Parts: sequence; structure tokens; C-alpha cells
Amino acid sequence: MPELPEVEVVRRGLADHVVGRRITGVDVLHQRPVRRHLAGPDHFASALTDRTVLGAHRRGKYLWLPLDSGDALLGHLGMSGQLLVQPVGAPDERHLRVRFGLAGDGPERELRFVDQRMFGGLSVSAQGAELPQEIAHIARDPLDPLFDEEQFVHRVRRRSSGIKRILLDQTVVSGVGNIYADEALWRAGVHGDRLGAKLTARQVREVLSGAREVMRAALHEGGTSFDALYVNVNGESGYFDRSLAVYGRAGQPCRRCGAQVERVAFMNRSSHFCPVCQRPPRAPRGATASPARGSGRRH
DNA sequence: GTATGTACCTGTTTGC
DNA sequence: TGCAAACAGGTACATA
Repeated sequence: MPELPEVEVVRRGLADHVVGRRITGVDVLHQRPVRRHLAGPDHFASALTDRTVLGAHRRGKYLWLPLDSGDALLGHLGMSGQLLVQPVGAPDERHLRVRFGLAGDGPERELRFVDQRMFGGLSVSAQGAELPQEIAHIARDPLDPLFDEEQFVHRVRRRSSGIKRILLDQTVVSGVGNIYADEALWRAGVHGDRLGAKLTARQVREVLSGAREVMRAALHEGGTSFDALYVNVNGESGYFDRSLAVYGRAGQPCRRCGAQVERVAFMNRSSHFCPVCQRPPRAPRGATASPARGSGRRH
């Protein structure tokens, strides 16, 4: 599942293998991945054909490729999207959605957008040189040199939502998904249900620091991979999943204290945490204790 | 402006 | 064995 490190790995691959090449043709094999291109698949294809890719940029989990037309190809991998560079004639992937012909130095290639679950998407943005207007609302990510840490602390502490939900809000901080939110919170020793407004500035900084640590580590190892749904442009998976502390480790011992990692439902997905290292907030007056969470103390 | 819940998707796993 | 339900989760959107 692509989060910031995975998307950055893909961006680097695009910078190496696609920038400087000309798009010779576009084949939209499924309409859903271009649903955000409101002018339709034919317009999407014609706006890209015979255009040269000038760069490969990223904001959070969004990628965009400025073109010599002044437009940009804007993309998001969603949950299962892949951008692969393949030789012409390579067998089609099972979930191949959009194919781009590429000409330039060396043999002809294809850029392929493969997406099993089709949460991802591609569109052509009219703004190529700068941040596309479609993603102007996406905040900078924690690894961005221009990320404003003080503003982040301020915004988190103004919110009365749980810190995990805030971390997943891409308008507050980008690039954090379910996996790295759990990992960052574990590193900071903060439970995801703790309200932003109830955290100290120091705790918010520790969560941010945890996010940076886990993202840097993942980036170093080429991204997280669980089920072959995430691969880089060469089709290679990352190996970071071996280093995850809580995500996907329910019932296994916490790597720090040995307590059993817990998994609870959260926003139609899962949260993983150590009930000892990350003490849940006290239930509001009148609320009953959640049996899934227990007392928070297991030793 | 903020908080919260849900639709969108498909392949795999789980349970009956 | 076969079917149905649950599950995975990022984003946009609707509602309060």
C-alpha cells in the first residue's frame, strides 16, 4: 500500500526512466482510473500524446510529471496502483489500466499504470510548472525541508479529533497512511485515540519525529511491501515490512516491552498499538470501557 | 471551519 | 464444496 516512501521510490524511478522521453501514444484500457479527468479518456490521451516529460515531482502521495505543453500528468497510486516501465511487447499485467508509449534515448518503452483496486487515478492538470491546483490543499510532508513544524504542532493542538485521524488528514500533514500512522504513534508512545488538543507540544513533536524516523527507514529500504501490491517502476518490492513494530503484528509481542500488540477497528480499517507503551486515553465520563482495549495494562 | 461517516473498488480470506 | 460476508484502505464527498 503506497505511502510517502513508496511514492518517493516511484518518483525517483520515473525521474530516471521517464523524464526526457516523449509520450508516443496513450491507451486507456479502463475508464475508472481517469475518472478525475473530467474531459474524458479521449481528451486525456490527446493531451498527452506527442508531449515530452520534463520532470517528476511529488507532494505527499501525489505525483506529477510536467510536460512541454505546460500541462502535467497528475497521478495518485491509491491503494494498489503501480507505475511500471516495461519493454514494448512485455505481457500485459492482469490489472493493466493505462498504457503510455515512450520514445527517446534507447529502446522504446512503455509506462504502465497497473491498479487492482482502482482507488488510484490519473488526470491531466493545466498547471505543469508549479503545484497543480487539484492538489493545492495537500500539506507538505514531514520529510519536506519546507515543512512547517511549528504550524503543524499548532494545528494538531487546536483539533479535538484523535491524533491518528489528524495524522491521516492530508491537509494537515501529507504522506502518512494507516501503516506509518500506527508506526509513528508507537515510536512516540502515544495512543491514536488521544485528542490533538490534549497533547503537549512535546508529544506532538515526538509523533512527528516518529513519522520521520519510520519514513526515512522505509525509504532507505525501498518502501513497505505486504502482498506484491506495491512495487517500484522496475517491479521490485521493498523489504521494510520486516521492520514494522506494530502494523500487522496483532497478538505478537511489542518489540519494546513484550506486551501483546492489539488491533482495533478504526474508521473502517484497523489500528495497531501496544497497550503498555501507548496507554489509551481515559474513557469520557459515562462511557463504558471497550472490551477490545482492556485496561491498558497487561503486566 | 471542524468533525464524522460513507462510497468507491476487487482479490483474498474466513465462516457457515 | 460452494457461497456469502468480511477485510484491506486513500480520498472525496455528504452531513451535522
